[in-house]
Order: sequence, then structure tokens, then C-alpha cells
Amino acid sequence: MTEKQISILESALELFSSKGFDAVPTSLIAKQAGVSEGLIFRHFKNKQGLLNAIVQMGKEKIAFKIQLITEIVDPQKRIQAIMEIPFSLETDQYPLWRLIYSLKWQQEYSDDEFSRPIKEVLVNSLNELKYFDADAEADLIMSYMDGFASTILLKGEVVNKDKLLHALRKKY
Amino acid sequence: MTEKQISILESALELFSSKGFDAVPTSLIAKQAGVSEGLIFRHFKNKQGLLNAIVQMGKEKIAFKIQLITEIVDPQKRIQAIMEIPFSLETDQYPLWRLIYSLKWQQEYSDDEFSRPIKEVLVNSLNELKYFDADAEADLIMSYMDGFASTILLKGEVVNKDKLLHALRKKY
DNA sequence: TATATTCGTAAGCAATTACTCACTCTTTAG
DNA sequence: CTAAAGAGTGAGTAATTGCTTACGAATATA
Repeated sequence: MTEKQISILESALELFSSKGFDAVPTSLIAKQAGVSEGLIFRHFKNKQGLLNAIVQMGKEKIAFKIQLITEIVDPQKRIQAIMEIPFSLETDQYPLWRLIYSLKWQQEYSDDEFSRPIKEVLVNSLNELKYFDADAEADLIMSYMDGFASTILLKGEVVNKDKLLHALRKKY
Repeated sequence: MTEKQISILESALELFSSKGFDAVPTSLIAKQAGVSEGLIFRHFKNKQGLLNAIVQMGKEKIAFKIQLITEIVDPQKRIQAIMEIPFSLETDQYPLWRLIYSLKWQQEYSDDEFSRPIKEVLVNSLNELKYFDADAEADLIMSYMDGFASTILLKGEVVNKDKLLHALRKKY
């Protein structure tokens, strides 16, 4: 991965996440990255390929987090760790997650490969705990997470994260 | 409001909410509405004006719902009514709300005039109930609502609404 | 050193974009 | 009934879009 490739990815991520994929022309990405527009297509084939590369990064990061969580033996603690994912995101990774969340609302780019592995861990953990309807319960938890993640990502540091986290812990 | 104006608004809403504002050309809207492209600009001035008209509809609908809820005297019941808004949406209004939710993620079109009045009612009600930190508590409830609304709007009828609603009721 | 491959650019291209304009047809008002 | 205003259209237009291509520079490989 060359320095200019990274620069392109960073600029694209920043622009996509703040304005939306379709609202950002490749010319602007190139300008902000300080490279020629053609280079984008050399490295990423097309605009969609550029988005895919960014999304791929997100998938790898989520996979890594989940890998760690899977290793927790106590299912109760495992569920808690899952639920705390939105709170454990670092500020400099907000743009990536904002982009991923915004893509969910667009038919053509929506992709459940982010939520699927998370739900899987939840369902397994809930089954271990002999929950009656593990699948529905997992959906419920995913709903909470979605709400918290949205709030954190959109309001940034304004929101009272401790309060949210405390409420969440109390309930599980 | 002429018949063709309505047709334009309906087509635009459907397309915007499924593909995203920037991904939909006015030519496609006109085609789907069965009118000439020029008519869009006659009635709505520009593409942004078309979006504004749609968003305005959403604001009026939310204002109406809130007006009704404000009239509930018991603050506890008022809060419950607010929280149940996402569950009371009719299927044929999903596109409108999907669009509004998707716009939240785009810097240029984001607009807190949907959440503000809801939070206002919540804060007032929580204060009536002598909550310690009504503002933070309201944010918490808004987070729940966001999560539920996202789940319902994105998964459609697939999701187990009763389970979600039951969980919500139990907690408040 | 020679050569093949990758990195990078500038210019340009066809298609699409939002929007305008000149015009006709329909509706309304006095 | 007449005239003004609004509804509606089709053919444009300038600008922008994603993307290609021809080429030079750098780098790796032999």
C-alpha cells in the first residue's frame, strides 16, 4: 500500500462519510488527496472499488473485535462486551462508522455483513444462557446498539456516554 | 396541489428513500411520475426544493403526532406515547421516514427539527416526574427510539415488533 | 546495464447532470 | 367573451460526471 493510495483512501473516507458516496466526485477526492484523478482508477478500478476498499477495512476491524470477544468464556460477559462496542469506538474511527451506517439506508450499497457476525455471537451466547427466544432477544439487543451507535456517531462527544453505558449495564 | 405535483412528490419520495437524494436524477423522477422534466422545476424551483417539499410533509406529520401527545395529561403515559411512535408508523409511510433517517447522515441536509420537538416533550414530562437529569434521560430514550425506528424501517415487517414493544414497555 | 513492471500524470471523451427557454394548452377572472 | 395567469412540454445547454488512454518517470528484476 503506497503513501498515495493511503492518502486517497483517507480523503475518500472523509468525504464519503460527511457528504455521502454519490455526492462526492472523484475529482474532489483526487484534489483533496493531492494526486491526479487517474490514479484513483489505477489503484481501485472505479469509484465503487474505492468504496469497497474502505468498507473492507471496516469489515476487518469488526472481525478483529469480534474475534477477541469470542474468546471470552462467560456468555454473560460476552454479551456485555458486544453491547459495549459502540462505546469503545475511538473518535478517529467515527468517519468510517458513520459511512457504514449511512450506507445501510441506501438500497444499492446496503450490506448486512457487519451486523451478521455480531448477531451470531449474540444468538450463541443467549442460547448458552438458555434464553427462550434467543433470535428475537438478539434482535432486541441489536436495536439498542444501533440506537446508541447512531447517537454517539452523530452527536460526537456532546452526548453523555457514561449515562448511556450505565443504563445499558443496568439492564443486562 | 395538482395531480401531477402529487405524482412528482410520490415518485421522488420513493426514489430518494430507496437510492438516496444524490443518486437520483431529476430525469428519472419525471419519467416515473409520467411528466416532463421541466415541470419539476416549474413547481419546485430546483431539485433541493423538491426535497424540501417532501421533508416539509414529514415535519407536519411529526408536528401533528406531537400535538396529540402533548394533550395527554399523565406525564408517564405521555412518555410512553412518545416512545411508541416508531411502532405506530404505518407501512405506507416507511419511505418518508426512511428518507428522513438517511438524511441525518448527510452533513448538508441534516436537520434536527424532527428530533427537537420530541425531545422537548420528553424533557418536560421527565421534569414533571422530578427526574434528576431529565435532559440526559431524554437523550437515552431518544437513543432507544432511534434504534427501534431504524430496525423497523430497515427490516420492515420481518422484525418482531411485539417483542420490541414489550421490552420497551417493561422498562418504562 | 538492460528491460520489464509498476506508479503517476495530463488531456480528453462520451454520457449524464441540473436546469432554462420558447412555446402551447388549459384554467381562471372580470 | 376575452385576456391574463398558470400548467405543461420538448428541445436544448453549459457544466460536471466517471473513466480511458497515451505517455513519461520511477522502480524492480535479470
